[in-house]
Amino acid sequence: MTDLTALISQSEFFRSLETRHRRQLAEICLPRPLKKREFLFLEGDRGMALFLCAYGAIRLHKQSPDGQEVVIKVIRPGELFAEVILFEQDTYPVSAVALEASLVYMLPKMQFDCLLQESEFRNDFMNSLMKKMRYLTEQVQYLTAYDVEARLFRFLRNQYPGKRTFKIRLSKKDVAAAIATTPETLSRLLLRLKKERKLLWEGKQIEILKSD
Amino acid sequence: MTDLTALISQSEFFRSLETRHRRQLAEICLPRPLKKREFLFLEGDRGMALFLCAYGAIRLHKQSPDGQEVVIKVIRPGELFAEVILFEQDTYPVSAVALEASLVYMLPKMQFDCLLQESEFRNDFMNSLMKKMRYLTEQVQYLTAYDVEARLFRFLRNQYPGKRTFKIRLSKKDVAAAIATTPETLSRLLLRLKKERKLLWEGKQIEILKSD
DNA sequence: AAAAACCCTTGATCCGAATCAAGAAAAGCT
DNA sequence: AGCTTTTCTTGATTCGGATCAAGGGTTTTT
Repeated sequence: MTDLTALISQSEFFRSLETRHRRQLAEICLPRPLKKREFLFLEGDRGMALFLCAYGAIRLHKQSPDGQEVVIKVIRPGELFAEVILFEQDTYPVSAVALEASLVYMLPKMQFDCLLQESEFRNDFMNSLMKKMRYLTEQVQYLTAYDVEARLFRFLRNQYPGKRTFKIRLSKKDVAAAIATTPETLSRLLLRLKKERKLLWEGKQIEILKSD
Repeated sequence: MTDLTALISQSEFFRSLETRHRRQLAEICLPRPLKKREFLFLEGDRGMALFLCAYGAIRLHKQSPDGQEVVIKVIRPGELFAEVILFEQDTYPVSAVALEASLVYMLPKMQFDCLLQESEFRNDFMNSLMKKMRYLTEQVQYLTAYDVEARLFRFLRNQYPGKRTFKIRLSKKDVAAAIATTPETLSRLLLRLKKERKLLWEGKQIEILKSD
């Protein structure tokens, strides 16, 4: 349980909560470990809970008719997701799958609803929602107006904020999907970025040299 | 004022509100007529209000470094927009411009905030937010996995729900931008769709014959 | 009514990235 | 460890749609 309160304290969303609210939140959290490639829910499933990512990485994606998987967002530790089922429809608009061994906490809808009665709590929740709206808006822009290189750098910036060097646990295949391209194109891009001394990706280690 | 209450009543968002709430809402609305091509706000502006579209069409878009305008959404009558400034940051993440002579109602942040105290009102508001999240999610999917033809049909479906034939007041240029393509490509697409007896766009009149 | 500005169309060309293919390397399994 | 499966890379080819260019049509302005 110390784990959980620690997580909640560092989670962007909950950081600003009063201690009392944090404790309340911790009480309704149910841990749900996920193996690599395990699905948490599928697009279209009826949902009775939203989730908080403790560690690992969860991919949210939509399936297109021809079987293509469109990644909407890769969720990182501290992020809340699937809030969308709280109101309006109760079906998930995306599928959620763990990209590595992960732990998420499940927050049952009904109980979360109660917490939303508190105006301070609610405000923080709304903040996190608006942030996601801004993210999606920017995502639309990137997909329309930026090339694969720019999308890669944005992805790395978002996933590892402020770091110039770090180790990545996602496969290149998964990164390619996350930036809406193919493994082939990413592979060629990385070769070029290495030559141009912009980015180095050796094994699990990434070093950003110049991202414009 | 009868206009306004009528609008609010038919607005998807407010339809379900109690009469009392509708009246309250009507009281804080300030009409703001817009000429064609007039800007309501710019990306980055500090915002003290959100808006409800009464008639016309408002384009929300982002400007990319090379000057390219990426359309995020075209707002139709009855839709609420710019809710994002209510929480977190108070700057608009997009620019808003009227694509035709339009009327919007301005809802000052502070006063709207008060209305949100009411749980029923708040619930409806949250619903409209979640709907927009689902829209943006789908938009990401369409930009990634669907071609221009599919994006055109989706756009028409969204803007003129349930109609097989209708008249459009947007220029082809604006429609092209809304589906993230160029006028040239749209022009060629329309020629093909006509040959294939899928869609007819003559003057201001559109007829959808077969949209798969 | 003339001029200017913008919109729309059609053609030619170009380009970024997808697809197809196949071998090499790495990871997972028994 | 050895086998299998998946991932990664590199090459050749293709493709959807952007760009460039130019003529004709419409609005808007004066």
